[in-house]
Amino acid sequence: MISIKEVTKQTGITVRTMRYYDQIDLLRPAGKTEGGHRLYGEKEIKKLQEIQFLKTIGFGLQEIKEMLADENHDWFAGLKNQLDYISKEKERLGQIEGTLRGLINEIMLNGNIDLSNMQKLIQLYQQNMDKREGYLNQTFNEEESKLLQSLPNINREDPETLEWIALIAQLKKHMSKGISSPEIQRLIKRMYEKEQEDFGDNKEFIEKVWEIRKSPQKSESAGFYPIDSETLNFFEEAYEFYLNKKGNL
Amino acid sequence: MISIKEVTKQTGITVRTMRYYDQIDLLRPAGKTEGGHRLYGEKEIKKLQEIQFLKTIGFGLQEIKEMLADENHDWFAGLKNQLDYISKEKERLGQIEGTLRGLINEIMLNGNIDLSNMQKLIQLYQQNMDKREGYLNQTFNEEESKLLQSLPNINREDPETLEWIALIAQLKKHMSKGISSPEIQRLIKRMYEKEQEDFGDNKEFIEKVWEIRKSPQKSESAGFYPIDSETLNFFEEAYEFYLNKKGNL
DNA sequence: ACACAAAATGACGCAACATCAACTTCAAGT
DNA sequence: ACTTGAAGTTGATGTTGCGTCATTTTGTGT
Repeated sequence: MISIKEVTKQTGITVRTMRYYDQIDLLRPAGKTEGGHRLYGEKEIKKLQEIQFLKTIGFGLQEIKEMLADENHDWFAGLKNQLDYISKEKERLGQIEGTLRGLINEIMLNGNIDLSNMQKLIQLYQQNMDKREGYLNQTFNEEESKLLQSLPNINREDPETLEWIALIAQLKKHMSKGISSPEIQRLIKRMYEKEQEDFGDNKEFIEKVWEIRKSPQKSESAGFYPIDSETLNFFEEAYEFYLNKKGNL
Repeated sequence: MISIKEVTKQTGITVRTMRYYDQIDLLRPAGKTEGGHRLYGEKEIKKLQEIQFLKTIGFGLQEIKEMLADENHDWFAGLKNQLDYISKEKERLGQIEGTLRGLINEIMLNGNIDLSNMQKLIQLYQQNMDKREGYLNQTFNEEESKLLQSLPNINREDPETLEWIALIAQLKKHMSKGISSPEIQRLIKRMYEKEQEDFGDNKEFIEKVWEIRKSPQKSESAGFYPIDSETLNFFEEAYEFYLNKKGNL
């Protein structure tokens, strides 16, 4: 028989928790001293560890209490149930994660953001949840819809998208250096090459996409990252500059 | 001005919740009738939607209150923080999921599953987990982490870094196509060029960084984007291949 | 016998509401 | 003007798993 302090040393569980478990009748002490101090034995320690384990896999104390009390508990069903629950929770977090990444990406593209901007973004996001598909399917045919996936669009976390974001963000960062600066021209070159790789010679499609980007509203309902017009204009100028230079060689 | 019931109809939020938000000063009604009934306007509905959104991405009401009240709130940092938190939670759930699957498998294999069996299983599992933790904590010393801290601030905020991440992620995605595939070689080429641009002749630094990247744990504590050894090896091979081909031209 | 550690009980706090309970106010119909 | 029922109000209490006081007893070593 060991004291409550000993238990906490052996298991890492706090005194308060032990008393609480006693209180809710989850784990009673094996006995008490005359003065009323709790005393625990081997059996209780083991049970305590079981409780701890069942807690880590997400069960609540009430459930645990019932599970351990019931000799005929259906562990298989219980665990499957729990697995189900945990999986769903994980999936939910996954979606939240995606949304967060999307928002963070947007901020990276747009630079610093204040409250009112954020409010707009949030509302945009909410609307987009269901609106998006409708508009997209109208404007693009199926093949193009597939290609679209590789463009920066909300909620995607794949590497191709990430690189577009990175490129545009860099463009923005170096914008002050002017369209003819080597940094910008290198970036444009990379964007040009990536465009070729990702979309090949599908010129029409590319133009459609840029067409959409030019209109913030269309962008919005298509679920693209809205690129601000300043950056967009800068890009177009730099792009033309690049093509000209290339043509002259 | 609309009644509280109208609000619940439009937003799906319950009356109780509205009153609670009023109580905690998160969202006051725009006004009240003589009798004291709450009245809301457009502005409040919008704010309510923002609150709902921020809630879905996991923020607490107190945080939300502060975020919306503070004109100069750093949304970027806040969201990144939240993403971090959510990611960790997701990972935790992933581990629980794994444990649950393991237990379920064991039960399926062993058939009989009464309380005492389950208790043994549980204790077995717990011991394994303890061992794992001990093992992880050993592999680390203080000096190393200090070295890592002193390296330049490489994190995800910087567009240049973001592109490295994008490139490596793409590399990983196309890994199955082999080091000599055109996709991979194009990526390697871009990486080579970017390396030249970003670091020029500062070879030492690059090597230090790659050295750290080779250890997943070091990477993690340095705040680097962790690259698994498989990808790393693949990169090295593909890089050599690229340099060879280039040398031959 | 006295000091000091360890233990006890009890109460409040947290987060985000749900759920009564007991009244009051609003809008509509007679 | 009066009634009625729906809708609104405040207030209290419960939920989960303890942490954190505050206050009082018990256990132990000298």
